[in-house]
Amino acid sequence: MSDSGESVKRKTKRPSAERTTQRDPERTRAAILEAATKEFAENGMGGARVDSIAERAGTNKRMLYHYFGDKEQLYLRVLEEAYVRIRTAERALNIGTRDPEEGIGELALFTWRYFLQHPEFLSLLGTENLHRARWLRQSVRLKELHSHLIGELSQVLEEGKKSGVFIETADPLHVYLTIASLGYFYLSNQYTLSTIFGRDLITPANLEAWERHIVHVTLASIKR
Amino acid sequence: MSDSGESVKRKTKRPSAERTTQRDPERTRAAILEAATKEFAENGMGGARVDSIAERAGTNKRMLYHYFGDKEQLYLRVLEEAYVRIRTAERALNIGTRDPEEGIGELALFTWRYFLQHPEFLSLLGTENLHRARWLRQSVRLKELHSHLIGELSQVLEEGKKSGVFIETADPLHVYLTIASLGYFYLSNQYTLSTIFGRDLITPANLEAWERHIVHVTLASIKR
DNA sequence: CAAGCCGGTAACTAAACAGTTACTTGATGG
DNA sequence: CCATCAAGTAACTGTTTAGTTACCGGCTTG
Repeated sequence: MSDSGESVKRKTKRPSAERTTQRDPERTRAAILEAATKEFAENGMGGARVDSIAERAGTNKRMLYHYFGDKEQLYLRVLEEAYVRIRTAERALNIGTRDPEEGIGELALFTWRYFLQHPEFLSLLGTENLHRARWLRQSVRLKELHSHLIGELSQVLEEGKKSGVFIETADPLHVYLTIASLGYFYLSNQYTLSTIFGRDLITPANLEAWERHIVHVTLASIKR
Repeated sequence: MSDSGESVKRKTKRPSAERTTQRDPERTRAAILEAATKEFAENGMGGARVDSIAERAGTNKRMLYHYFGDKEQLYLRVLEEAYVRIRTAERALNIGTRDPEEGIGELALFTWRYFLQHPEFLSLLGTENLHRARWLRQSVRLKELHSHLIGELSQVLEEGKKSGVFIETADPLHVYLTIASLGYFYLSNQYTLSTIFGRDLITPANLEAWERHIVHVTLASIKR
């Protein structure tokens, strides 16, 4: 894929006039993916409209089918990309090498803030689970993406147990699920919750309170 | 609504042959509601098919539109009924009058087990939140249904604070959201979670472990 | 400068869908 | 035994939708 002096195409590569609203495959592809992410997040798999995606992307259905095959393949691509993005950002935390209590706290904060800034990711998860992971199961790319997270979590928990700050029964998967639960539910269910309890959960003050609550609960559940 | 000897209709009320697959409005209505609950839970609002609901109910579209108006009104009815059912069962716990620690533990257990036995309720919540509570917001019946829960929770938390078992900062809404988060996320996201972590979360052993975890986390977060 | 390829457009098609209408059946009451 | 009315059926309609096809135009290359 690297342009290693090959004669395939683009010798003169559009010398001046960097963008004259001309054709640009990469740009179109990326625009479709971004538009599809929004459309699927807002309307789910059943509710998303292919025409609407094409329009949001500033292109048309022909290109969408050209690049992605059909609606289902496009959806899977959107989902895979969303997972890759969060796991990549998470990896940069390097919680494995930190002080145990600080490491867990940082993971909780990161997860909460990522969820808060990427509501489309939560939506996509919800949609995919409504369909019992029908599309994610077919994905070959994602299996190994997640073992790294559990590995680092195990590492930091073990260290905490050795130094006596964490209880012996603390389990890496349970800790991650606890952190994710508290963030996911609050945000993804904010609309019904705000309605039934008559209290707007998304005000800055309430968000900050819940952030502190997540860190507090996570640490309280594993500290000796 | 009670049959107080009124002369409206059904004087002889079908004396023998209790059901000859004849007409029965109540039965048809209930069948449609039950079928709709399943269809909406499995496919969401956008994915649910009116024809499919009619077929599942053993009737046809004409009756569905006759009793419920249109698809949206039927959906709202399904959602309202689901909320009424969980809040009614919850009320029977009477946590307000119990020993504080036991009361909170019982609420956590009840919520977890109710979610486990009523996956369609979780699905409906997910669907409704995807649409930002568009239909629930229109409901007039549900506003007061939830103040009771928070009231009883406040009561039991206050008592726990007085007797010194709970910390002063424990907040009723936060406690409920913690319990609901841990149950909801584990179950509603079980499909993607099982896939990415390569571990079946729904085995009896894993379910029991998570049940114990929920009670542990909830109490650890508010105990002094 | 001619051939053809590739990014892109727009109109089309077959199927699926929500909602409607015209009709059937059977119980009741005069 | 006939008129009425409500429960229920089934075929129909207009619209929306995923996916396709016929075509355009400019760039690259021989």
